[in-house]
Amino acid sequence: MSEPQPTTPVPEQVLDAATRLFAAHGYEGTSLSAIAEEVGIRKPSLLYHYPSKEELREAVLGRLFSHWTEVLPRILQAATTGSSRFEGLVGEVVGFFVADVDRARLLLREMLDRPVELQRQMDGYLAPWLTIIRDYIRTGQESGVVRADVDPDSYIVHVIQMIVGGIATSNVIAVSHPDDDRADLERHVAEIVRIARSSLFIDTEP
Amino acid sequence: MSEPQPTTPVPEQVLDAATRLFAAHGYEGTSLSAIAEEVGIRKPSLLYHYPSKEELREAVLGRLFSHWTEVLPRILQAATTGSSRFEGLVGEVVGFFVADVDRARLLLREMLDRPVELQRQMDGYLAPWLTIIRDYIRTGQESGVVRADVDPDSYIVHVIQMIVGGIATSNVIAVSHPDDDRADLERHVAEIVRIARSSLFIDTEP
DNA sequence: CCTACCGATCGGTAGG
DNA sequence: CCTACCGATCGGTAGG
Repeated sequence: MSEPQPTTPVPEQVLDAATRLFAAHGYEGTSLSAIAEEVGIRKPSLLYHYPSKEELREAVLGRLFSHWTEVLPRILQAATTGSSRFEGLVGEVVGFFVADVDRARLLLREMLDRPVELQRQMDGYLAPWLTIIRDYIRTGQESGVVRADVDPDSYIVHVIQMIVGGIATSNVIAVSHPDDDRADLERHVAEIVRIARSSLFIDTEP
Repeated sequence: MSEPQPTTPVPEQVLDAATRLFAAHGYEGTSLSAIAEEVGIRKPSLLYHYPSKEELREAVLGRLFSHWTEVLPRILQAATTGSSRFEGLVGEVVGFFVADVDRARLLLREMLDRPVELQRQMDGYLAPWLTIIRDYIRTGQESGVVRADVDPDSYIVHVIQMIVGGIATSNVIAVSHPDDDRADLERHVAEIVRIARSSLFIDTEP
């Protein structure tokens, strides 16, 4: 009856369960009892670790954002050349959300539920990185490898939107392998990357 | 104390209020009392027109979809040439959601909250139209105006995703005119259309 | 980590 | 279209 040796700490189990349920049913659609039940404890015990539902929400989002700000610097400095930096960056963003589609769903829900608060948080976390990417696109425009009519700020935002939205709703937009979600997701990702690339760079061999 | 002459019928007022509130706070985050209050009636009166919350939801989505299936045939038959048909189609999709951003938010929420049911509905409503567009892209590939590496089914889905997502979350992704939402939205729309076009057609003059 | 309990609010019904 | 009311469930607290 004993559990396997390295037992996950309860607060982390709560965070995992809350992430899954918030992503699937939304914040308002998820009760504390439902989260507690999934962990195997009672609601008051859950409230000992996270003193309110609102603080649990912040903990869930905090983990998502911190993971993100931790991994972003590494990617931006990794690749150096223009097109390989593009591939690396897009690949990493896609990889982050494909590794756990709940990340994309959670972010999309937050955009709908709390636009003002999210925008303020994003400004703090992401603004410096977006500036770097924008300058990188502008440099590409001056050297002639990037299309002149690209609107850098708007382009970045919509490519991210397309990635996050496409992965979050990948179960709705299935198109080829109704029995094989994995292969369908990879096909979608490939087309997303193609759209992002071909709408950014000037065709070298037409 | 009397209301202005052509009073909107109460059931329609309920539908309007429910659309706004479902879009802003989600289905679970909206109470029947809140909808009734916005209309100026009591909850039991609302339940006379729509006998349950679930049936109200279906009515809200039904109106959205019917408006859509009503307008789609017209656009598809309007334009004839390749690139003007593209502009017309994309413009109409964008126009439909820009005219009322709640339409985009409602659809995005439904994708997250009820993926299975929505996919079934979309299959019925939209499948024939998607087939037409897909064949049109394939014809373009054979005649050499459309890029050979486009994955038609996946392309359509992601362009729609980008449009719906971009408009639904336009208040989060503001980038230029924090004081002028309208101008910002138009700028976003222009870049969305550019991304869709340049990733579909082969550049004629490089 | 639990049982027991709180007031508030939920969707929905009775009855007029 | 209303008042009055139903059982169920919500987030959260007391107390151990």
